[in-house]
Amino acid sequence: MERKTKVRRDPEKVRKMYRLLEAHFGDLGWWPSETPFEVIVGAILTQNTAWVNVEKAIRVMKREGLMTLAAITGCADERLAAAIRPAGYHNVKARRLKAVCRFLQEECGGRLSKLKKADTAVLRKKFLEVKGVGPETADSILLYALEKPVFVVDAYTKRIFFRHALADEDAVYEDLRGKVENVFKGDTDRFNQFHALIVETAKNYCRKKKGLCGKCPLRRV
DNA sequence: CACCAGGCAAGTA
DNA sequence: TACTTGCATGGT
Repeated sequence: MERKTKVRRDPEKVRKMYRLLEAHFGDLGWWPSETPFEVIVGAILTQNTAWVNVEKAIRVMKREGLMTLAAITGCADERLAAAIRPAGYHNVKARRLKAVCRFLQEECGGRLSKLKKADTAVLRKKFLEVKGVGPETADSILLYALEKPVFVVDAYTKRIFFRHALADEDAVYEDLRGKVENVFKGDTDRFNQFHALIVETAKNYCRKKKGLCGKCPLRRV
């Protein structure tokens, strides 16, 4: 009974969080990349890795002429790994980049505009079959590279939602994804902004060490 | 100098 | 199914 009342108010709470964060940060214009292909590369490189290190790896890849599908698939594992070294896990991520590129090649001949027309749920399943693409990476690609209406859940989302009593401690990826997608049904721009706002909030106010919650835009939610 | 970062796969019980 | 471990560099 107590619980049911709370759950009914959750969507309202989520909308409020969105309003407060957008008022505080404005339009963040994610994903920070020049092309959809670069978004996909970044989505792999940022796995459990600080974005600042991903930027270094991306700069090296561009300098070495490796920021294309053909260059990545045609390049030796060791060379690709060396280029992305600053992003950490370089050996596994080199394999993962190649796996995604192989998938893109066979799925649409590397023409991402063609992928945008595919059914979202079907495409999501296919991405998840690629080794190295889990739920968050798949949804990041769908949303930020292909403009599909899905919400990206990450460690920050879980932390913030738990702290604001919008999720149990053991909530799973799909629980949170469904929760947000039901609030902003089909609204790609909202999903885009909201995930970006959450990451920005966590980086500035909810990082494990920093005790800045007193200044967090969400402090009175 | 520990701890953490826009995860995921593979192995074990 | 539910846990655990390996992967690795660089910032704070």
